[in-house]
Amino acid sequence: MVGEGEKRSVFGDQTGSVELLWGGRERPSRGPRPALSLERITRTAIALADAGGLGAVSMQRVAGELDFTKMSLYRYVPGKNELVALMIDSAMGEPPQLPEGWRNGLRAWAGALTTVYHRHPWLLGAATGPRVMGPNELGWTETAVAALADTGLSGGEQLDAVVVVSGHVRALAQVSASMGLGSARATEPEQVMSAALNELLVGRADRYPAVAAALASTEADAAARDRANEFGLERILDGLEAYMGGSR
Amino acid sequence: MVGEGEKRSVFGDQTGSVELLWGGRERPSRGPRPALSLERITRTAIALADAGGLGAVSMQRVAGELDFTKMSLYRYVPGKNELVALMIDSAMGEPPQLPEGWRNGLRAWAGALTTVYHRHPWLLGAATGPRVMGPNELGWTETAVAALADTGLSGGEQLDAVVVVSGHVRALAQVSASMGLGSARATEPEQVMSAALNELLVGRADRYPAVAAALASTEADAAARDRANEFGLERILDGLEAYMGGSR
DNA sequence: ACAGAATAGTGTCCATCAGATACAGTTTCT
DNA sequence: AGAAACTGTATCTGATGGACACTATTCTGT
Repeated sequence: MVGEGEKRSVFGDQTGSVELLWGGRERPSRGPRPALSLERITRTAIALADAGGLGAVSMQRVAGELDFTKMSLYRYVPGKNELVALMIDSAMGEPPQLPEGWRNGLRAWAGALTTVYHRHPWLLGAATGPRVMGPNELGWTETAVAALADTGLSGGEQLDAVVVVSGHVRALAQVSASMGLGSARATEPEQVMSAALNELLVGRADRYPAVAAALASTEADAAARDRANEFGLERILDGLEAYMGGSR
Repeated sequence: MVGEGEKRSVFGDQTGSVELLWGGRERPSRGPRPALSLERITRTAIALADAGGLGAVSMQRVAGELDFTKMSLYRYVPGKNELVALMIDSAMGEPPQLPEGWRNGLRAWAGALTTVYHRHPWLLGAATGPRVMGPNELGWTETAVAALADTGLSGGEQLDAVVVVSGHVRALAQVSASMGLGSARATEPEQVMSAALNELLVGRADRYPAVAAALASTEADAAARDRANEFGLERILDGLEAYMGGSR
């Protein structure tokens, strides 16, 4: 199960996440010293996810990796949803330093985000459904919005622009992960997958002529595939720039 | 478990999906008549997911809803992953008819896709990880690419443009689902959630000044929030149009 | 110094999940 | 008529997330 069980009370569940992600968490004065730490647990869980996807992260396995029992983890984390929330925020890491200028800034921001998704592909599947943003995630948003602060965009437009760029990075990372276009991980399996898509199409070019034609023209143009990652982002930035009036 | 278990053999798993989604599936001549059908199973599973999210879909429950045993479903579907693949393609439905002109076309396409995501929010979480596209999903891609066929974009660029637009719709639907901005479903829970984000920010405006400022200016401008759904898409279309030369 | 309270980790238990396998009943082809 | 192929069922396994009771540890108030 991944997270959207029907027992989630829409907010009661999130309370734990909010406290864990944002709360002070001072150690109580009485009682034995904790032998574990939130950070160690989170790190271990991330390592498991990096190696085998989100499905490889279970309380048992995380605990086993740390030589503890499963239930001991629940002294640190109220439940698995909260652990995943911690994993997400920790895997995001600190937002990058951006260069001057909103356009260069957003470009660098998108690149850094792409790197994160490549390093932790499970993030693509984890960050789904209603969630509470953690400090790092909000920090990423902050740096991106800050890059747009002096562009004349309204506050809402700034937020929308960030949603557009991050959505694009995410979409591209998804395609990259499932079809192996331009991904450093594009080893055999993904290429087989892309081949399978082609295989689906060859007998059906009549039903999907536009896609077939587009794919065919892509195959011949290896250089274009290298630019694929940039194309969409540059169009988005163009659109934003035009909207600002092109002056900045 | 949702799908990224480490036992997935990268393609062996997908074979079943390919056959189910694309294969002919003629009924064998001998043996009892099947009392169920793929379509009925899929429909039931979608209804469960619509009502309670993907987590509410288990083989047990689907079977129970149909008054059959869990294992009987495996006569129709090789596994849960394949069922989810069927659900996705079925929930997508037939692609929409688009109006003339690539820009109007893509706008309508994005709107239709948004409607689908609103109707089946679980799609946002289901369509993650390496998957095989079904006929309907590929059909959606086909209509979008077809709308761009006469724009002068290369095949690769057409595909990239579609990825951009669909990624944006997806990103927006996600925000919409988790923050309730402009969503028809924006009832109490999501508003509470948005309020919670604000609440997080009020004490921390020093750490996230740009986001705080942007959010503050948004609150005052209810009209802007209604335009939020359009803003990003129009910027993307602007960017594409500029790249084409603005002539068409 | 000492008793009680709060805490940490453990062991046991439960419902649920996806799926394997063996089997009984049904239909059709030879 | 009989074998072959198929459908739905019953039973079982191993794993999951989590509840709960229990022991061991550590600090606080006396």
